[in-house]
Amino acid sequence: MAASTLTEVARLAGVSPATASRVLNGSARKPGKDIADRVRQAADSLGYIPNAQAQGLAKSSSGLIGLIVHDIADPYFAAIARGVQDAAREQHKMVLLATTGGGPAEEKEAVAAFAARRADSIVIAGSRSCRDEDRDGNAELAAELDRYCRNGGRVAVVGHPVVGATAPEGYHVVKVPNQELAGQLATGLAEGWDGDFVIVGGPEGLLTSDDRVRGFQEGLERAGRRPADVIRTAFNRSGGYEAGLQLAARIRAAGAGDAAPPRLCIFAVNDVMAIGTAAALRSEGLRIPRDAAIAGFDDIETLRDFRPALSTVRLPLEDIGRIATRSTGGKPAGDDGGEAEGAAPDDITGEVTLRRSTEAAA
Amino acid sequence: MAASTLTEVARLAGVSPATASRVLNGSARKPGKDIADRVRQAADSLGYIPNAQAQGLAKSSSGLIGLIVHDIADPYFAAIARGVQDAAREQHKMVLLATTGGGPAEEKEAVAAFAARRADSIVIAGSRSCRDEDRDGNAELAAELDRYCRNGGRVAVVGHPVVGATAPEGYHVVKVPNQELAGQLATGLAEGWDGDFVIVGGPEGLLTSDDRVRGFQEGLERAGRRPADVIRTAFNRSGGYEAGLQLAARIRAAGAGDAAPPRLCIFAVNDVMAIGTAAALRSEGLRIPRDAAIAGFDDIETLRDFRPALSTVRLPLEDIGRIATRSTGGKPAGDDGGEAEGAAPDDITGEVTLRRSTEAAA
DNA sequence: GCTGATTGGGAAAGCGCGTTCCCACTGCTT
DNA sequence: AAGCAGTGGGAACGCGCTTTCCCAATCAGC
Repeated sequence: MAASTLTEVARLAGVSPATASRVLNGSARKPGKDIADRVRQAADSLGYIPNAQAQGLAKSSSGLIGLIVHDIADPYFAAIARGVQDAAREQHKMVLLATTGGGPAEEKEAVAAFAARRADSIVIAGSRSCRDEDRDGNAELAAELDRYCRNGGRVAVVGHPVVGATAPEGYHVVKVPNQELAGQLATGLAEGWDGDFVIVGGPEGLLTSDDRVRGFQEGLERAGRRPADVIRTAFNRSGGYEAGLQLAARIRAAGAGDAAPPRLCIFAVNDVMAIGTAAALRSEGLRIPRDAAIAGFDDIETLRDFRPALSTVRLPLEDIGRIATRSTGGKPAGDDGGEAEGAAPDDITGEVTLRRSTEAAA
Repeated sequence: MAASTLTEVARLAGVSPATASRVLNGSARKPGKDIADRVRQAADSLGYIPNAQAQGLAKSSSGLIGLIVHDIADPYFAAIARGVQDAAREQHKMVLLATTGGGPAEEKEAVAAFAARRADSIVIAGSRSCRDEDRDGNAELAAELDRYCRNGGRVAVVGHPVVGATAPEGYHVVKVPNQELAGQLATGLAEGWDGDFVIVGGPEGLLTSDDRVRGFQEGLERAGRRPADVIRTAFNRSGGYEAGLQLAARIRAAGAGDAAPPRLCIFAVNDVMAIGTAAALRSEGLRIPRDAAIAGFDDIETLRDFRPALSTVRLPLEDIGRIATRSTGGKPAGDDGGEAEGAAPDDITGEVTLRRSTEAAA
């Protein structure tokens, strides 16, 4: 990637590089009209494109935003990415994408890579984990982020703070009321359902999943229901599918006693898992909501046409991405005393959405 | 974004920047073991992270791959993005994401931005358009790409060449046999369906859509069927939905005459549209496949649990992204005479997948 | 023991641009 | 007419790193 340089343009226009720079970028000093025209003409006759790397070097700011997701093909992350993308455009920045598969160790790599590219800010979208096996990774990630922030970088994390992070300057957490919403979902469901509840959750230690599980249990308790069994499985479609197979067996077994088969209401901690669970139940010949009700979480757009329509909690995913990104867009960190700056109460809020998949009428 | 510099590391280690550079990066010259250790230790005691921008400037290569999609939240693009991401990792590069909404004008902006960042290569994933209104945009895009390639950039386009592009050095098209596969789908469907066919297509001039429409018609002809009506609508879920409403009315009207209501087989040119169409039919009280059969294209992963299972054509989306990216990864363009280099016959192939949604048995 | 070939390190010149500092000039005031 | 602020342009330095070139020291070979 070579291209014509500012110096070449300047030479062609018969001015100094300094002048050329002043006219081709928003400098405080505006050269005279005639000279400006000459430079501009020279520039596009040469097809001049400023070298952003050089500009970045000189101005020490790259115009880059780093986005870290577990998997860009997961519609949850894709939706957030859209919001990030959108906000980045507002800020006239480009987004740099890193897919990590979920491990904090890989996330640390990504942060380091972003730091190397001198990204102005970093948005971390994936769920945090506090599993034992991730402890070292988390510590390293926290250290890396800390260093990044100390160097003036801004970071926004969706959901929970990075485990072990010390909330340095420029570090921002966009809180998502997973627990509260899951509670509301539970009470909502409890109103129309007298059977038992089961939760299909992600691996223990995945904070997003844990929050939703906890919130749901609390909601059940508030509604005077007994706590739900929790099945732990992978935080994706196939995890949901496996849980579904287990549940199908359980339902079958219960039904075999030819007492009134106790109908189950299943809460899968995200929509994708819910779909997997539903698929498994169906493959075992069970019907939803006749034989079991099922609810998810997120309200993934692509899944809204699923039938029976999935009860879930709508999360403004795109807004979350947008807000997270904006929260990093303020003045460069350590600017002045305005500590409260950027502390806008990013009021993420969701909405329990009850649909066909949990209707009591079988 | 400041950070400690190579010079600081060198000073701490008591060596020259040149030496520090040699040990901290894969240079041809390996400094002595003891000195290397000293430098390395100094480096991580300072938390040194090389400045990729400066490196890029010096080496004139940025380690960046630009990816252009219409909408990252569309599962089609998200899947391709995953493949691109994957291949980028193989090449130790990062991906820069641009979402354009589909217009060539915006795509041109994106290319320019990538060029400014001196991206090593660019992957364009969105469908090309040859609508009149896009002619100017296409021309500009082609010019921009051409310039980019002349400067040594490599570009890969998924599907069709950019309209008007002159196939410069370093320009690569990953062909997708849309037409052929749509033809196979048509003949496959024709075997089990005696009713009429209708196509729900994107706007005329969207090349991907046009190919699929054309291929499907050809397939029908080969099967001795009369050509299908074509409804033109938006290339997304809501376009499909609107077409679905139209079709529902048509079906209703036909059924009203209480002659045997002629069952329709609908081919929507992509899965997302198909889902939209199905949703509309359902909202009008029609059942699939009882009242109408429906097929899509792409075999989007997230949609595979849709019921009735959608007949479609499986496309290896992730591979497509991977292959496109790899095709740009060879030696820098203009390297030597190996013209055929990178011309590996990226044999993208799909598979017709007939499922429940087009079963004749109602 | 001396010359010629290596080796291993440093000095310095860029890479392309932003920016500060300086200078020549104009237009005004006292 | 001299003094002044104000304007518009250029020279030069620095951003952080790579790489070429050069030099001192070591080693082999006669």
